[in-house]
Amino acid sequence: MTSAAAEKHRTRVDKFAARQRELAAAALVALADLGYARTSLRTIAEHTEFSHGLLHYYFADKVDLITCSVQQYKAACVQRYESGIGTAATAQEFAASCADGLATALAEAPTMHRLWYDLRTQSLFEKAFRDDVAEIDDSLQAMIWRNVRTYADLAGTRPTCCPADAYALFDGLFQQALLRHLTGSNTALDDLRRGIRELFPRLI
Amino acid sequence: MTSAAAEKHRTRVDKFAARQRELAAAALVALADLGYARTSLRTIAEHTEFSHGLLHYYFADKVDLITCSVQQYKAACVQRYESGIGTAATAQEFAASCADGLATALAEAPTMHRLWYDLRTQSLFEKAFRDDVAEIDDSLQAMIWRNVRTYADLAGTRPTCCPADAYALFDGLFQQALLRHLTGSNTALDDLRRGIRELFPRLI
DNA sequence: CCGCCGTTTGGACGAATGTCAAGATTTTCT
DNA sequence: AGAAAATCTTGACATTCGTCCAAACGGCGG
Repeated sequence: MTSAAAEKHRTRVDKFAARQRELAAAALVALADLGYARTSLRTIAEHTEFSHGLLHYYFADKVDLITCSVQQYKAACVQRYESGIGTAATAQEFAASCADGLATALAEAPTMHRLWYDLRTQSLFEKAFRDDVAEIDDSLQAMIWRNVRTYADLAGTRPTCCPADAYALFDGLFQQALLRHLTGSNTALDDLRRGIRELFPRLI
Repeated sequence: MTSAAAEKHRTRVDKFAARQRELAAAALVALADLGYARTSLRTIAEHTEFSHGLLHYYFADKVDLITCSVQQYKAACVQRYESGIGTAATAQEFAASCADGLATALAEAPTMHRLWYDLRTQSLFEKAFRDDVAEIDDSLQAMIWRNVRTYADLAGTRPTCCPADAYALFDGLFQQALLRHLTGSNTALDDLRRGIRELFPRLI
């Protein structure tokens, strides 16, 4: 194949992949809005400028579309969390910085986090989502563990729990805060910040 | 109204309520099996010895049926947790007893707990479930808080966290253990026990 | 300008859904 | 036993769902 032909082909698949991403993004918006149980392909299509038939041109079926959406969500998630926490001098400062980060994440996109918990639960019923969800969970756990280790380093000691438990505890606080935030509590964000700040010293 | 008539009427409503409970119980089995998103009225009816039309004789609509099921689930939940923990002499013993209790609860009915998390997430999308779910959440939080206080008493000190945070942390461990248990991990139960035992001392 | 090929539309399909009502059946009361 | 009330079945309804397909559109090379 000539390089020109290769380039041509690449731009074609790029365009195809770009539209796939565009449609997956629209699917995420719809899912975050309505939840998995109430989101149909036609509803997703209404969140785009295209008709519902197009979805089957870019995705094999509904599961494929949602799987791709979840993978895309994961990419955005990880990328956001990689752009980590600002430098902090003391352990307390670091804990407060993490607490602010999590609270801000919750405040900025509560429905997206609601969708995450929805999809994670759905993965317990639909095996098709299980692998992607597990991958996201692992990267979230790694993110939390990095923070716990950094906090312990700043405090001059070591964590007293395993990464899985640390993630479970943080996630418990986050999910409860999300529940309260979405049901109208206006202290949920502050409570989350305080809860996270107080959690760090419990783990070393 | 004569007392005979009153009795007659009572037996009638009792029978009505009894069948309602029977159908709600079948609905719970179906929901635990398939999850909210995949459970239809006809599927629920297949879990009973009756036809699908009967569901509309005992329940106004689908939301009413599921709401009643959730309320019934709550009643069973609370009753189970009220029959609490055996007496323990030391704080460590008590923590171990609680850890065993939670791990046993998870092991005995994992799909029911999966359903609980499904319904709790659905309540963030469907306002109709919100109140019942919040009630269950409150009673679970109260159950956890009783245990944390008992542990602190046995240790001769006081909890250093609020009830909401204690519940969130326990729930985080439990949910993560459920995820792993249902996806095939055979260390999930032991990990949960250890995680709970280690969590108690972190909270005082 | 034509024809090709990737893209997009819009409608059609069968299946499944929640809901309802009319009739059959069973229970209860007199 | 017979009437009345309850319980239950059955089939139908309008929608909505995922999926598929024939046709139309649009840009680009020949």
